[in-house]
Amino acid sequence: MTVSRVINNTGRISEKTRLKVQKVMEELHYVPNATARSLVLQRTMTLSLLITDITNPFYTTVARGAEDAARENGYKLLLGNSDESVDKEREYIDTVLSTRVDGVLITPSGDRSRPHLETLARHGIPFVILDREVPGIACDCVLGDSVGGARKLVDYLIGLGHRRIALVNGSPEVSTARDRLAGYRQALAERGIGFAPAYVMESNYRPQDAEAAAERLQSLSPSPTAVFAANNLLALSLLQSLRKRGIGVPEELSIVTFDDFGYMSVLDPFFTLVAQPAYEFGRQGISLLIERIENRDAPPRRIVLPNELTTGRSVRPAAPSA
Amino acid sequence: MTVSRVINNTGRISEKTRLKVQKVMEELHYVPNATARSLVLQRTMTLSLLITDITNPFYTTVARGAEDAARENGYKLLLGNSDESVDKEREYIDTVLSTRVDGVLITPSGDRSRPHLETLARHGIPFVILDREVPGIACDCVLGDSVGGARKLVDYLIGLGHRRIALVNGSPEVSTARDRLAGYRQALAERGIGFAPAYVMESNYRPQDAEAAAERLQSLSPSPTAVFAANNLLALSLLQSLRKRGIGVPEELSIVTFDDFGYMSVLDPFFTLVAQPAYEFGRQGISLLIERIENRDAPPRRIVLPNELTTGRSVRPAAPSA
DNA sequence: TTGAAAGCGCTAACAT
DNA sequence: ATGTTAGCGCTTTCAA
Repeated sequence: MTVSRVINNTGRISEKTRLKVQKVMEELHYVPNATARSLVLQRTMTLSLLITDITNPFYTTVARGAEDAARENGYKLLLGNSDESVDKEREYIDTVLSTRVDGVLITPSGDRSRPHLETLARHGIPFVILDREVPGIACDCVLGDSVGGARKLVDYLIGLGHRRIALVNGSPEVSTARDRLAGYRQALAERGIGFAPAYVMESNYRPQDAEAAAERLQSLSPSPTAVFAANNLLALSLLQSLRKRGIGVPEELSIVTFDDFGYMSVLDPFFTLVAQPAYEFGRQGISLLIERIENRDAPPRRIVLPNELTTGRSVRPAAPSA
Repeated sequence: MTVSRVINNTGRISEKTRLKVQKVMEELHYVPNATARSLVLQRTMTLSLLITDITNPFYTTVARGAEDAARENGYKLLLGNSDESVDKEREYIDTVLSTRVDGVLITPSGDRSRPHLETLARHGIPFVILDREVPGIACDCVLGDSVGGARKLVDYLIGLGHRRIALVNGSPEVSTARDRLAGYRQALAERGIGFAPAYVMESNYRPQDAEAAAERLQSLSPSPTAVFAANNLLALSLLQSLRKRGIGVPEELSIVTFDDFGYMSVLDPFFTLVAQPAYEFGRQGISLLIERIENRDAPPRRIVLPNELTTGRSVRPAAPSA
């Protein structure tokens, strides 16, 4: 039909016909069918956002940035939650493949996401990695400076006299956890403090894992005077578990962590933490993705967003005797 | 092709052909095209979730519940953020229409959303309303008990001796704001406390509006001893603004509010508030929607979810002299 | 049990 | 400036 031409505002059309068509469309409440359009155009104008927990203030803000950027560019956003689970992630990747989204912005659950990303690549679906790198995958990514952030935190603790600093980390399957460990070790080494493997515990970045960490923390001897929890929700749950066990924070144990708590941080900056620009993670992730969709041959880009130390009441100087 | 039959596991097929087809599908990395499927089936297996702020812990949790329920039922979820703006909402409704989603779960920006909902109805797109009612629209909805919740809060304050209680409300365009005002008035009336219109201020449910409210609050004479902020983020911003002005909370002014703060509430229950089961809002909203999709003639259902008073440090008893 | 034909609503390419 | 044809990848219907 000529109708297609007026909808897409393409080709030559007399003003008269255009108006007539528009009038009829109004009357009929006609709405173009995006599905049919997608089928012939081979693009859906849909992007998919796969994060590990929509309930975490960090990813929430990421989602906000992603949604804003997607809409501004005429894209729809499909939401997925992987829960740090490779299996859920795979299910979602399958959905994404058959849905024929134009691109995927993904926070991989970990290194084992590699096959998923390779699947996307094999099917020619552009993707951008958010927050975590996956070894063996060269692609666009938006990352934070986990090594640097961890160093800042640990160095800050050391500056306050802490020497026995524990690390409650995420899984070594996840690049940010490895980087935070690396930063932790660097900071210790620079100040000539020995690295004690017993002071490092792994979890799964999920709040549910905090209880076990608290127990191990309590059993350590000599007790640490401070602990670096690798992310915000982990820190929160850890704090709860510690208090439940009668361990005073920060009186007996100081805590520092990564990522803020959105609105709550503003009101009550309890935690000393390294904050990352979550909104920009989302926004720039989508930007990279759209540019990638438009130019598949450009070299991969890697954006590293800065972080910033914010002090709160969760830390107090170590007792001189300690 | 026979292929369709094996994919959909429909019709009679010899085991031999089925296996052969499956093998070839594997080799070719074949993935069915959902777009083409949608075009002929006239359903996309996609639901749309439109909320007012993905960054608000309440809606975040709603989104989580919605995502879980959608996935469990084989549906994809399209995410939209209206920012309490009728215009953004209309844009999103347009998208939704052309996308041919199977249904919409929406938190209307307010009463002016009515035309949007009528548009959906006219186009035969099932929708379920979340959290807020819209006069003149009869449809499935999942609501909280705003009247009852507000009564509980105000009654609690009165029980602690407060008599001059202000209300920083949302817009009267929004049903929950009207209901919270109604509950507030009921509680006052039952205790024989006069209603003072000057003690009620309207905002837009958005944190940005808190500053103005704080200013008016400060200018009131006699000063209120307590204030009921109609939602969580409003309460948070209000608290900030008040403290910035040197007004001590709860020393000089007690605050109560609606909806919790997700994880943060657990750690530090600062606010006395009425908590709603946000996850269930999302989950049941999607359930209603799917049932509606499957049976368009059933009578509309209205689910009212209970809320619960939680006390925190944001309230202290009124001075006896007050 | 399998195949062939038609059509979902659209756009690109080619007439007119 | 407008109309026609073909085809995107699938499912339905009907035929073999």
